[in-house]
Amino acid sequence: MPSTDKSEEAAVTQSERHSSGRSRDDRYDAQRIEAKWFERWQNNPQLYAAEPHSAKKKYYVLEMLPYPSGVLHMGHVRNYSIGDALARYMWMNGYNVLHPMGWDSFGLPAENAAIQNNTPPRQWTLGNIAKMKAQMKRLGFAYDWSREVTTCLPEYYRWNQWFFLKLYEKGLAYRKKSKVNWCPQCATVLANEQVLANGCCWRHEDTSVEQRELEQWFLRITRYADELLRDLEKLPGWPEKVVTMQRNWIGRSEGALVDFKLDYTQPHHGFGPAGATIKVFTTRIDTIYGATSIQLAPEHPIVNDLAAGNPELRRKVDQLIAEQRKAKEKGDIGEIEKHGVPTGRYATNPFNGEKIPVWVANYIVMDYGTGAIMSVPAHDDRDYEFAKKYNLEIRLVILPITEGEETMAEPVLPFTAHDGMLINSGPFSGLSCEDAIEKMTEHAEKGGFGNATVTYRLKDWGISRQRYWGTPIPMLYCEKDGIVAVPEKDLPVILPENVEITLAGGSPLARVPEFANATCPKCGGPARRETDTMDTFVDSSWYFYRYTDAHNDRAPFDSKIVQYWFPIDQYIGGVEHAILHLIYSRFWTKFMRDMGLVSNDEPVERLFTQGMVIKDGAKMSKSLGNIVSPDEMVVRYGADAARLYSLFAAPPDRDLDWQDSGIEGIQRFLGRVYRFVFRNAAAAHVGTATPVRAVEQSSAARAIQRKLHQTIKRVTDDFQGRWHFNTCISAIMELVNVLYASEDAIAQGAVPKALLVEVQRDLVVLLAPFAPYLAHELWEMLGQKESLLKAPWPKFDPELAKEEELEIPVQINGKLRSKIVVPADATEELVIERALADEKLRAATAGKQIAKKIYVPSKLLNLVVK
RNA sequence: GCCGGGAUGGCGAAAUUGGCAGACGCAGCGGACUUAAAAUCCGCAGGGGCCAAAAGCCCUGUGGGGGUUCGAUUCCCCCUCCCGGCACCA
Repeated sequence: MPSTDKSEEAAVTQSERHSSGRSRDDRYDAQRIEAKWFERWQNNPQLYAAEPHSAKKKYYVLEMLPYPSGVLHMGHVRNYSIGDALARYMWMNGYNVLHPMGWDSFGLPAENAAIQNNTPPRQWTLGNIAKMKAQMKRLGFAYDWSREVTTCLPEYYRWNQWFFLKLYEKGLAYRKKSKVNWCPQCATVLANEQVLANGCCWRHEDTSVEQRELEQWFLRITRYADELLRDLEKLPGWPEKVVTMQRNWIGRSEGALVDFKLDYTQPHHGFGPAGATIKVFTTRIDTIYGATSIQLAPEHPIVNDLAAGNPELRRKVDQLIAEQRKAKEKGDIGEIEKHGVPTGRYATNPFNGEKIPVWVANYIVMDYGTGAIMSVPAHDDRDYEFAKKYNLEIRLVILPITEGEETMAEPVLPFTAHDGMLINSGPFSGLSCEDAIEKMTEHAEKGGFGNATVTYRLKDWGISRQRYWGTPIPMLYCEKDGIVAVPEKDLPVILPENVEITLAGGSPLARVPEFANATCPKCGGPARRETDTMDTFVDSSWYFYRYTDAHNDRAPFDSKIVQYWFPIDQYIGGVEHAILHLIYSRFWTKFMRDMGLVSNDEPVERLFTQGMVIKDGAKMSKSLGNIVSPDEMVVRYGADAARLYSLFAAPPDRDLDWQDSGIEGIQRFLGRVYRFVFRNAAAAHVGTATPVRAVEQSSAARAIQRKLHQTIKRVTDDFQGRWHFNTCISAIMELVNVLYASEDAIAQGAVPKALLVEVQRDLVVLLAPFAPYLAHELWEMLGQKESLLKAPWPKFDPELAKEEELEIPVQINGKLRSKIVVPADATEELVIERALADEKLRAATAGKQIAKKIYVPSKLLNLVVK
C-alpha cells in the first residue's frame, strides 16, 4: 500500500512543479483525481456487488487468487488489470458480473517468517492480506469484497476437511507409504524446491538429502485420468499450450502387461524368489520375439530379493540407484549414461519359452509402468544402445513394409517405426504390427500370462505435508479401531495457535499434546490425531465455488447458486499454473459432480494465461535488482497510468518488458485526454442526449465521427475476440490525436455540439475499462449523472465509420509505384482508368504491354506488365 | 530428444482473411510558446543511394536459405538462435 504520507508528498512536489500561473485544473493531477474517487468508492461497498438473482445474463470473470506475501508485484497488476478491464466491459454491456478476490493464504512462507521474525503465521498472514487488499483498492480494481475468501480461516478450511471425509468415504483418499525428501540435519521433510541442484539441503549445503518412506495421504486422481484426458477436448476456450501440457502430464499410453517367470536354475546366486513373476509393461508386444533380455529398475522389489544373498550385486545395484538419484536431482535423467548389471538369473519368454538373462539397468525407472521391461534391441533406441554396450544379442523381428518390392530390405537398426511386418515370430510371422499387437495380446490373455492395459504418467496426488500452516487432515488413529475419520459434526478440526515452529523433528503439530491427543469416536478410548496438514493446492482446487456463496456455514456452497454462476466464463492467470492447479481443480470439479454437488463437468469455460513481466530482458527478482514496485508507480504516475501501461506495452499473452519511460508516455496520453475534455466539456452541458446518427457535413466533423466509430469497432472487436488491449489503447490514442487535430475547427464552430458531446462521452466510456479513475472524473466533468460503471457501451455504426475517399496503392509487377485517390465507392473500371491516367504509372508502363490487372477492392491494384 | 511459443527500426510493438511493412508509444531531431527551463503544442524520422540542400526518384529491408504466387512478415520445405514445458515413459 502506498502510505498516505508518501502520496501526499508526491502530490505536493507535482503541484510545485506546475504552479507557474496556469489555472490549476487544466493540469492532469492523477493523485488528486484518484484520491477523490478512491474516497467515494470506499464509501460504497456495494458498488461492485454481483446481483444474487437477476434477469440479466451472468458473467463470472476470475483472476487467480494471490498468495499473500505482503506486497503486490507487477505480474499481479498485469493479471488484475486484464480481469478488471473485462469485468468493467461486461458491466457496461449489461451483464450481471461476478468479480471476486481472495487469498491463498496457507503455506510455507508464513512458517519461515515465523521463525525469522518470531511472528505467528496467522498474524503475519492476516497482516499481509490487509496490506495487499489496500494496494488492490488503491489500484482501483473492482472486486466484490463481500465475497472475499481467505483459505487459512476455519470457515473456509473446515470444508477442505469435509471434502476430505467425502473423498475418504468414496475410497478416493487413502494412505500409503511413500518417499519423501528428508534432511538428517534438520530432521524434517523438505519440499522438492528445498533440495538444491547437488542433492543437498538448502539450509545445510553439505548435507545430502535422503529419501525416506513415510505414511502419506493420497487422493485418487488417477481414477479420473481418462476423463481428465478426454474432456480436454471440451475446452476449446483454453490455450492449446495448456491443453497439450495437461495431455503430456496425464501421459496415457496403451500397451500390455506380460509375465516372465524367473527360473529356478543357478541357486548359488542367492536365495531369490525362484519362480517369481516379472511383470513387464510394453507398448510393443509385437516385438516380443525380439526380446533378448529383461531389464529391471534398480529399486524393483525383485532386485532387492535377488541382491539379498549377493553382496556384490547389492553393491552394484546401490551404485545404479545412486546414479539415478543424482541424475534425477540434476533434472536430466535422460542424459545419464546407461549402465547395467547382469543378475545371473534368467526368465522365460511366455511366447516362445526362451530363457533370457535378467539385468538391472539404470535407465529403467521404478515409477513408470511396472519398473520392468523386456529389452528389444532391434526395435528400441535405448535397448539398442544398451545392447551394443554390453554385447547383448540383437534380433530382428520387424521388417519395414516397402511397397511394390519383392524382397524386403533389412532396415537400419534400431527400426522403431510401427508400419512393419513381423518375421521370426512363430505363428505371428507375416502379420502387420497393428494386427500382431491385437492378436498377441489376445494370445497372452488366453494363456493367462498377460493382458491389455493402459498406463498413465499421472500419479495419485500426495497431499500430506509435515508442516504447521495448513489444513489439519481430519483423521484419527486408534489402537483398537485403527484409522478413524473425524465425525462430520466435529468439524472443523481447528489448527491450534501458539505453536512453536522450528525446523526440527517433523510435523510441528505432533509436538502439541492438546492437539495430538484425542478420543476415538468409535470406542471412546485414546486416539492419536493425524498431525500432517494438507497441501495448499487442496485450498485452491475449489475456492472459486466458494465465492458464489461465501458465507454458507452449513455447506461449502449452495448447489443452486453454483449452478447459476458456473462454469467460470473467463479465468485469467499465470501459465505456471497450467498443470498442477488447473488439473487438481478439474479433478475436484469431477469429484463434486459425482457427489451431486455441481452439475458442470469442467470448472472453467475460457482460460487466459498472461505473459510474465520482465525488465531489461530478465524476470524481475531481488537478486538482479530489477524489481519495479507497483506502489512506486502509483505514487509517481497514478494507478490509471500503471494499469494502462501494463496493458499497452505488449499483447497480454506475451512477456512484457517494463520500461519506465513507457509509462511516462502513458501518463502524457492521459493528460492529453484530460485536457481535451477539460477544454470541451462545457459543450456537453448544453448538448443533446441522443447519439448522433446522421452523417456529419463539415470535413472536420466527418473526420471525428469516422474515427470515433472506427475506434469503437476496434476496441469492441478486441474485447470479443483476441484481447490485444495494446492495440485497443493505440486506437484510442489515434482518436485523441484526431481530436487534437480538430481543435481549430472546433474553435471555429465547425463541429456541431451534439457530436462534440457524443465523442467525448464515448471516449470516456472506451477508456473506462482501462483507466477507471480518470474516466470517472471526466464523466462527472461531462455532467453525467448516472454511474459510469454501468453506462452502456457505445454502438458501432459501419455507415458512420466509412471513408469517403480511398488511397489505392498501385503496384507494377508487385512493386509499389504510385498511389491514386478515388471515391470510396469507385468501381474497378474507374480505379483502372485513374491509374492509367496517373503520370508516374504512365511513365512506368510506357512502351510495355499490360498483361494482367489485379484489383483487390478498396485495397490495391497491381498491373502486370511485359 | 519430444511438444509448445517466439525472432520485424535505436527500444516496446502494429499489420485480425496472402495485398501500401513499421500504426501507436518510447528514445532522438527540428520548430512554436518562454527572459530561460520545465510543461505543452506542431512537425521529421527503417537503412542506403542519386543530390550542395530540398523536393523528387531509385535500390534495399520482417533471424538465414529455398519454394509457391501478379504479390509473402503472413502459406510450404530446410536451417539457426531465444523462451517455456516435458523427458531413458518402455
